Amino acid sequence: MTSSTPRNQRRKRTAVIGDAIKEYIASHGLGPGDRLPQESHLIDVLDASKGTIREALRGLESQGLIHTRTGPGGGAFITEVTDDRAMELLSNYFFFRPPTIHDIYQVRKQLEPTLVASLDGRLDDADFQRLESVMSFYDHPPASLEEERQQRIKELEFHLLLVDHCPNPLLALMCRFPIRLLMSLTTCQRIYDQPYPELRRQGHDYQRRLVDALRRGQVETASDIMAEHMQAAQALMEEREAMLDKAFFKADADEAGPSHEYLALSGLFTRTDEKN
Amino acid sequence: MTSSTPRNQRRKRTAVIGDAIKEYIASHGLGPGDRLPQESHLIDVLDASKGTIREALRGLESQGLIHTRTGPGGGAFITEVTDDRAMELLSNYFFFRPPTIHDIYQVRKQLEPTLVASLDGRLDDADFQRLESVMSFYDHPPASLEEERQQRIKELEFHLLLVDHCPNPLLALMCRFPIRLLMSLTTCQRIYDQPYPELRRQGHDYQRRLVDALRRGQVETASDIMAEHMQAAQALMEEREAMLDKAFFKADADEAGPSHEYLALSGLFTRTDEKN
DNA sequence: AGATATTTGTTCGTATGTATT
DNA sequence: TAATACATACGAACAAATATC
Repeated sequence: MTSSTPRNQRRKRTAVIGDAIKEYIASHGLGPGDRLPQESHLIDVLDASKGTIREALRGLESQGLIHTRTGPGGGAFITEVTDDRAMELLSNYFFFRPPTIHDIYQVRKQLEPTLVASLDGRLDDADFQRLESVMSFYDHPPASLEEERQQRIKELEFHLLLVDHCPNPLLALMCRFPIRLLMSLTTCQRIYDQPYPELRRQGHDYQRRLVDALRRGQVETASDIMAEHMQAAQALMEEREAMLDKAFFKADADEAGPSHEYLALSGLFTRTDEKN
Repeated sequence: MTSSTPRNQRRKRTAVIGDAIKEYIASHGLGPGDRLPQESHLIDVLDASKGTIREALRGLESQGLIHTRTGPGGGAFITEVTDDRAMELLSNYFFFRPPTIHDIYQVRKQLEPTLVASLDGRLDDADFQRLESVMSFYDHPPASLEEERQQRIKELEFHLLLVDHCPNPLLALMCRFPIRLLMSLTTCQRIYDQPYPELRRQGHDYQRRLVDALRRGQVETASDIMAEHMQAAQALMEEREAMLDKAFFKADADEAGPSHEYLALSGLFTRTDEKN
């Protein structure tokens, strides 16, 4: 008579146990670095077999909530979800519904100027030098297609550097993700793999002015420059996208095949685990 | 080649297998609904034991990428990550660094006006009626604290309804998440659990004007109204937050205790699995 | 440096549950 | 109802990693 959970609807044992562990964390006020009870103990307390416990822990681990170590004093440790993991899990959401370039810039246009505004007084000389050092990768026309591709990536890294100093973690995440998307979207790869002199020149100009304004402490101006930068980049990217679409897509619009359009994530959709 | 991957550093077997399966999905062009090879087959091909395979699959399942069914024709099936799952995984990221009210509104202020603008012509009569039906929950002063709390939730649901019609999946996700955060943040619960007449009245007024503008097809105006709405709500919420902070926080600012501030996610930080 | 103890990681055999036919 | 195909779960054994002495 398990009326305690009315329509338990075949909840999976591992899911139940996973939740139990989460609850344990919350109710015991555990935080990053704290250790969970060891497997053998969990087997006892939760009355499940080793395999089941391990599956549940693996679920938590793949969500980035814990990591495990072997050896004495080892076990499962609570961790803060890292930026990278959050990006990866988010990209899964878009795996079968890749955003368009327009979608991405619609967000960037709104958020990155705000991001810049939030940087007020948070950059020191070393930070500015890092920014300029990245910019030096694309302050000149590329000598090869390979260099051109790298310049595009570096230009996006410039924006990631700014994000690193944002004091608002929510805003930071929401700025970071579209940038990472642009780095891995295959639609973009197609664009990046072709010469596009204006994109580099224009981008570098805006960023130059942006850094100068920030150096002078004029965040308002800097924010405006970022807005223009995004507006201009969107225009160039969409224009190019339209060109390539016309070139690549054959006249036949019917492609009911099973080949899904998750072109999206080449780089992001990988490694479930990483260091440590 | 930098020293990026000098030694593989004992990648976990389950992680390797998880990636192998992801790769399998991508390289075979599989999409939602398609079935993965069955356990026994994976055991063969990937040369791992049942337990290891199962742990890897559980990892993918907890990321929302697959779900499994028993019985003949059963197995692991690829699924699109649902909105709810994405929200849950995202909330994990903020579990130990809950955003402040200011953080949240900084984002909402930028995105929700854009959201409204993207709704151009996408709402029909039934949609407007749904919006108004939600608004009817808070078109009058509350009779009890309980009703007051529910009014706050309903007011947020109004915004979620708008999000449902956004054609930009990236923007939609980024609008939805802050709203869900407000629903579950304990800081907000504290605010919601106290009488706050202006919050309701003001919110209802803005939304009334917003719907009217949308009905007339004036998305520009509607977008502006949303911007004002967010601005005003932010002011009220932050004012209240400051009041409560002053009331609750004792004079001692030192609290190096292990009691973590993941007050954040009361409702979100639950269920690893759900229907089916 | 080497031995040992501790704890997770992996495998196998077996039994049970569940959905299809 | 029975047979079948598949995931789910258990338990025991052994392997590998790592901290400590």
